Amino acid sequence: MRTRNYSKKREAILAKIRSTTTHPTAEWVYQELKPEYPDLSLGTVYRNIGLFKEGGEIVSVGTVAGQERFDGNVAPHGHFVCRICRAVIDFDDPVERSEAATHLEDIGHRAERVDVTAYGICKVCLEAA
Amino acid sequence: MRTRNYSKKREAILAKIRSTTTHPTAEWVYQELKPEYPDLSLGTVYRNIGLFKEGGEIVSVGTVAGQERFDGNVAPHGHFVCRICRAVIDFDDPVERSEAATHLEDIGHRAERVDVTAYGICKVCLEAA
DNA sequence: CATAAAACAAGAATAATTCCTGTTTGTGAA
DNA sequence: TTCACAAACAGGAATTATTCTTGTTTTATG
Repeated sequence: MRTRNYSKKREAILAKIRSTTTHPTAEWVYQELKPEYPDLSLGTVYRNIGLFKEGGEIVSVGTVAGQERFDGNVAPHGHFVCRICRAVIDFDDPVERSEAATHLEDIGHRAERVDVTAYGICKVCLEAA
Repeated sequence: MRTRNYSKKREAILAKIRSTTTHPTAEWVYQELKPEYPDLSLGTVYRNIGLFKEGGEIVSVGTVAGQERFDGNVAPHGHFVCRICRAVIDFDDPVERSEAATHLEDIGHRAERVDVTAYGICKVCLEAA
């Protein structure tokens, strides 16, 4: 039985993703960690992010402006995406996920997650306009 | 005042997207129309899809397996994404979008759309397992 | 210590999407 | 109808996020 080996860089990548609510890209994580880990490679960030997704330690919140965004907070909550500045902002959505999930089970599918994503213009961009 | 010029290919692209509930990719639309329009180019498909998104005639349902998927049905409804076969399936979600939208307005954002996307394993893939 | 699997850096490869150039087509006005 | 000009286009090059490959290093274990 093979196990996942320890890796300091992996630990740092997960901690970095968990340290923010900005829903970063792989590239951002790489740039953030580069100073402390000068020999970090972008491939390592991608590979570990893949492992985290598989293991349910992080979740993808979708692709915004061509780049995948990640969330270290795996508790169910909504995401608001600003179409001006591309910010992804958490919000406390009032959605009953179990209802949607039950509905899907009723028609034969197995629902493992229900995401709520809203699109529009964020507060900051509205005020700047 | 410039207006959008008529284009037979554009019309065909929109009709093709509206003709299915499979939430196709740009590539699929291109392959489907190629026989009837042998000189169609993929760039034209992408360009017109961009115009349709801008004009609200279609909507993106996100990126699945690296490819953006589109929906010609712009009425609010949920999408279920199978993580095995990558199918995107419409479903009638029980979500009160106006509640979520109001909540977002309350905290200063302008919500233009609220999407509900579920992930899991579809009926077909479950039965095949 | 010795071995084997896992993790890695560096960079090449892949592939979806966008952009550029020269040409053709649609449209509104004369 | 003809003209002028913007819009649309094909074809292909460019861009770029992500994945993959290779050779090396690290981790865990007996």
